[in-house]
Amino acid sequence: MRKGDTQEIRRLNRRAILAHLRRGPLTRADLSRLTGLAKSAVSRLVDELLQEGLLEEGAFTSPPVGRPGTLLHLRPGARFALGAELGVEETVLLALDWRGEVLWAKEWSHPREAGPRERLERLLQEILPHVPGPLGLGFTLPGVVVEDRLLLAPNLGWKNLDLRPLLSHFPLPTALENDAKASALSEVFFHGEANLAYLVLSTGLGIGVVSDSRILRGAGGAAGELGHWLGQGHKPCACGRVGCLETELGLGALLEHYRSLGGKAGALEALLQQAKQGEALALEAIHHLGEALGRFLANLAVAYDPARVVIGGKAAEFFPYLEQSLRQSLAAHAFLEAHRSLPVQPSLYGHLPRRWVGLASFW
Amino acid sequence: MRKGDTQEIRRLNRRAILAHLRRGPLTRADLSRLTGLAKSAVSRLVDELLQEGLLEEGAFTSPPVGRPGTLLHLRPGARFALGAELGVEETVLLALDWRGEVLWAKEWSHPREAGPRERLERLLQEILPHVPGPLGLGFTLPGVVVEDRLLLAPNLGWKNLDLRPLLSHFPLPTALENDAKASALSEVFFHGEANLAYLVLSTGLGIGVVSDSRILRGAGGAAGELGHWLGQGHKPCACGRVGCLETELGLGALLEHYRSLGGKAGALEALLQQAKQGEALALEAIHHLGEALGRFLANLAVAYDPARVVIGGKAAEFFPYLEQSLRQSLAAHAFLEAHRSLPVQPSLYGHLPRRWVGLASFW
DNA sequence: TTTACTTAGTCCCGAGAACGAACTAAAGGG
DNA sequence: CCCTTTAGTTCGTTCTCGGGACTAAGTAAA
Repeated sequence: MRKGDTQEIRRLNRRAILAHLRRGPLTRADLSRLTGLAKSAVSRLVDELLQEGLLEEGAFTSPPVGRPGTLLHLRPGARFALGAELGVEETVLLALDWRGEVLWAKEWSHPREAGPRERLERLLQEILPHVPGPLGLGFTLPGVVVEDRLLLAPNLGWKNLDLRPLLSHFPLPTALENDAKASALSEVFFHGEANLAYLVLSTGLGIGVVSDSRILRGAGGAAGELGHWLGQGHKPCACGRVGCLETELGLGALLEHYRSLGGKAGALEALLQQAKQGEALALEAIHHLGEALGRFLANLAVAYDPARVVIGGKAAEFFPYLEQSLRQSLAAHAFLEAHRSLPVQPSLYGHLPRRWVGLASFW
Repeated sequence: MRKGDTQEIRRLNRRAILAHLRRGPLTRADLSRLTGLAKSAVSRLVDELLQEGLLEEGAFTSPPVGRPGTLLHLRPGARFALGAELGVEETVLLALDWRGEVLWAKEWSHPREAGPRERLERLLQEILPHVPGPLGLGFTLPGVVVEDRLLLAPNLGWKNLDLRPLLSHFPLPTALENDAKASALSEVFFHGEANLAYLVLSTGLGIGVVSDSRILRGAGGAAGELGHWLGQGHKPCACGRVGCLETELGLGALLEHYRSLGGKAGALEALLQQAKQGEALALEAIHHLGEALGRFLANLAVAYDPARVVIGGKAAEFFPYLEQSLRQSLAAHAFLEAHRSLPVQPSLYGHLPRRWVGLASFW
């Protein structure tokens, strides 16, 4: 149970102020109204934040009547952190400032079968020139994570790894998180979404669920692993079982289906190009996936009832071609009226994951 | 955002103390250790609670060395509330004290097709003699509820009802909640479970999910409605769609399957009697359901990753006969090692629902 | 019996946070 | 020039907890 001592309150209120300012400049009076804090309390906290260089005063408002207010905004670059995505094929490292702007990014692939040790050592080399500076480094990977231990990452082929010894070599605070959960957390952090499901759909499928502004973890960190919900399929899954939804909805199945229709593509990228050129077989295969996804989203809606769904991972690039069949299928299969028009959108940031794990915890 | 003023802290700490005492008598020193509060703070709060008659001092501890402590416990009956379950077939009304003891209970059935107005008016008549006294009255029903409005209850045949006008006639605070969520909340309240899934399985199937000590609601209150996850079945569901899991896992399907095997039973109760007498067909039908449920629980585990699963509703009575096949099937289908031995237990309270909705909010 | 030690619980004061009222600041309108 | 309105500050009040000094009540050993 929380201690609730008075410092804790101050920290909470500081955070509340910063959270509001992350969505745009506001005056002290605005903040007082938004947070419910007394004007005096806001003044004190803002003074402190100005002093620390986290905030800046900017332009004045010009209300129809009354004294103009002073707009406050976050000082750009005052805080930033690193995010590292350990994907199946490559590693992406990026720096984000606290408004969610990408300061820089770097990406590299690695030898097949590279283990966690090699991959983290390479990463360590990459970040050393940037340290000190960042508040911390957040790692994401497609697997079940609990307290800096990796339980299982079928698509990486990793299992039961305690990463704490490796992480301790990094000369800055680190945080480890599942990729979908990290993505969902970023949406909360940068856009204040309170009920959201973030799909990371590439080879695998993972869901990051935010409910009531909190990430859903469950007891062992496996909540949201709907990619491993057992459907009725018969294909073997990387996890060793048979019929996981990810074998039907994953992009591997898309490629396979395309080929079974007679299409020729060595990789997903080629299939995407075909779709962009309007090739009928490619569009058919993608529509087929869209239908399955729409039905899946109807199920997702009864499981978590999000207010919005974001589709990330490689599938985001296919979204324009998926969209129509997906929405139709979702509307046709929805349980509640409200789910028919559930907002679904692709992740906005292209292939750059905007995953800033644990940033809040670095503050 | 929360105001975080100083009174709020006191309330939180009071609650923390009461929550600990709900699980057994403790000394002030114990409470200080458990809550992390200073001894002095505990003393002050306990004094206040004693003054209000919520607590009583009891026996002394006799430690091997040192001064004995004074055990504190909740004063029985000091607080109680009413819970009303609006089931498909009948209404149950009960009074629970804050330790979760059932003070009294009453149950009645109602004419087929009775609407919400009739059912609530009958209930109002029943509770009038007990008012004032209870802290409040919590309603539960098998449907999607959001802010005292009922969106959809397929098995009741109700839809889009704003119950606030009816509830306002009740001369005490009321709270409305989905039955599975209410059950799950009761587990949290009385046993302090932090990660739990509570299945209400009778005709329908609903899940109450508690993650990190908070109930999972989603944006529109429909989170956990896995009974309406679309599987591969072809049976029509009360919700108007086809293939919902509830058509496979609901007890209606059990009865049907039993009959298709050649068994004779007019109702579930008869089937249960057959099972108690060891009739082979009945046991076979139940095992079959157990297998399906085990597979479902493996899926539930990837969706929510609970630390414990409680099976309530009518299915609780079938649990002894379900248990073995359910556990085997769960172990066979589990995604993570940890899920293989996921604790599953029947609801402890027989047919009496221990649902004390909104009790916490009544304090 | 006395003393040392241990744990339980009380009392009181100080620190920190927010609140709210009174105040100053800076505009527009008549 | 004054009135009204809104922004923001200052200061005194109130409330909470924490922590140290203290008392209370037991066991163990000298």
